[in-house]
Amino acid sequence: MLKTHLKNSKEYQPGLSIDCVIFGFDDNQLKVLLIKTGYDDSWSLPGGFVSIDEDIDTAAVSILQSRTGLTGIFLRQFATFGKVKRNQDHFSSDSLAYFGIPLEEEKWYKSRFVTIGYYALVNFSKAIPQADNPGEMVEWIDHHEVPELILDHREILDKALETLRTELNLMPVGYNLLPEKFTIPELQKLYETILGRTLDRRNFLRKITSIGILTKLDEKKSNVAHKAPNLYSFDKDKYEEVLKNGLTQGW
Amino acid sequence: MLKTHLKNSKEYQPGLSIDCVIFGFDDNQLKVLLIKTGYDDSWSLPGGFVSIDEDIDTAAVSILQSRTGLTGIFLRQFATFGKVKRNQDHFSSDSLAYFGIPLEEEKWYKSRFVTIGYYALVNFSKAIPQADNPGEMVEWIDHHEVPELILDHREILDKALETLRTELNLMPVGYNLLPEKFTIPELQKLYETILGRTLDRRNFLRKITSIGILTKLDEKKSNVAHKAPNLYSFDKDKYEEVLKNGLTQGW
DNA sequence: TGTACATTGCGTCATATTAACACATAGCAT
DNA sequence: ATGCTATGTGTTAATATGACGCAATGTACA
Repeated sequence: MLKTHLKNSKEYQPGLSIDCVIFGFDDNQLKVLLIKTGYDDSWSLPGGFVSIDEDIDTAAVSILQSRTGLTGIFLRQFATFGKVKRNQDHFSSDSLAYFGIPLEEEKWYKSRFVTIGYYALVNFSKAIPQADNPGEMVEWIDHHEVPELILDHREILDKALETLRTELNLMPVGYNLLPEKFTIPELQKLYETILGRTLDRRNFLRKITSIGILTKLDEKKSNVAHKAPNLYSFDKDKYEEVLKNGLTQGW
Repeated sequence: MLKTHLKNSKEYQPGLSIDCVIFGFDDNQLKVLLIKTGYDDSWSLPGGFVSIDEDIDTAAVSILQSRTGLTGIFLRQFATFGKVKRNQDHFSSDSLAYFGIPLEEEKWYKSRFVTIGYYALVNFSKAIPQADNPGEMVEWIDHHEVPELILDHREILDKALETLRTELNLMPVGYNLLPEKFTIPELQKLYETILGRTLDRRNFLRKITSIGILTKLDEKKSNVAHKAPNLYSFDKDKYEEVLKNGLTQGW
């Protein structure tokens, strides 16, 4: 959660942080990028502070970039969390010392923080998880197997997934999560994983193709068991257009 | 925008404010509660600060209560606005003097603020617009005739309406905006006003009744020109249930 | 080599939902 | 009485959805 090269707290917007729920899709699993601190092995969402001269959206992009190496990613603000006691008693003096925080900065870290939640959809294979502190671990974890998280990060994660599910009814998803070439069954698995329920193969094909955002390639997936499925790619222009105008119906 | 009985700035969460877009429905118009300061006649959304020991949701409820006298109202957080320069140069030293802000507090008011947007749906006839400062005006204004607003309040208002339109597809609306007894044409007008387009009378009736949240009363509207329309009320239990589970289709 | 099996691709059909419209009724105005 | 306007109810065609059937393709293995 904390980042190195920390500036003096005066350079940050006081009492404000950003937490990112970064989703990736791999091995038919929806995964979330989580961070384990070296201090006490507690897990958290990647997050950070907002510089005093930085837009909040820019700060979110910057956190995402520093953790995945990626830019130009689908990133959306979904909620702000501001219960008084959400970060009460989180940082002990011991932990702050561990992170190399000077004594005079302790008060700042122990003060009340409001956090803005962003969720991102990233191409799993292109992301390079990046630790920030020595001893820190950054890992992709199946969203079904997320361990206990610090603070209200579990609530933030749940809300992000809930938002993603709702927005699946309003926009197409996949361009950001899948490789350039993919099969319809893979896309279906993605939808099923996000929604948490199965969909009928044949109805899915009909519906997803009728949106008009897919280009059928003259190529089949190789090295697969059973019948080789056709490869598709997204028609970026039409995809963007539908993203902007919204879908008319949901799943 | 500012409130009297201001506490010392140290009692507030620094750099954080809340702005409320309060919608009401009257005379077939969707209206927004706006505030005109006595200082320079500029218009703004009702807003306020967050006490250091107050949840953000509680702060929003409190602003709503102080401006309308209402509690237990539909209130939803929809976005947080945090561009660096969003409140740059807003408060002149003159204006702060006008509002009775001591000199030593000036810096606080001129610092960067991030604001959390909430929108509310309230029963127009039950709300009692309440001024907070002498010289201040609080008025319901048709959302089509909103004057120029301070800061990024126009953007906040637009985003609130956009969110409301989207959420109309996910939940029923009306319980919070209409009187206890109402007619189907009135409810339709509400939907049309929010959506900004007309709907077919007969299709609307079929769809809205099929949701199962309406109770047809054995009573007709009186004192109307032309044929007297039937009165309806909401079935609160079923309404709440649908609010929680969501609608399956939209408009 | 050929048979079983899992998966994909394409199609069908009954039902539900939506959009567009016709017509009768109620109440006011003249 | 007659016209005007808005309400209440019904009809129909087009479209979308949900639940399947079945053939084709490629692997595994007897």
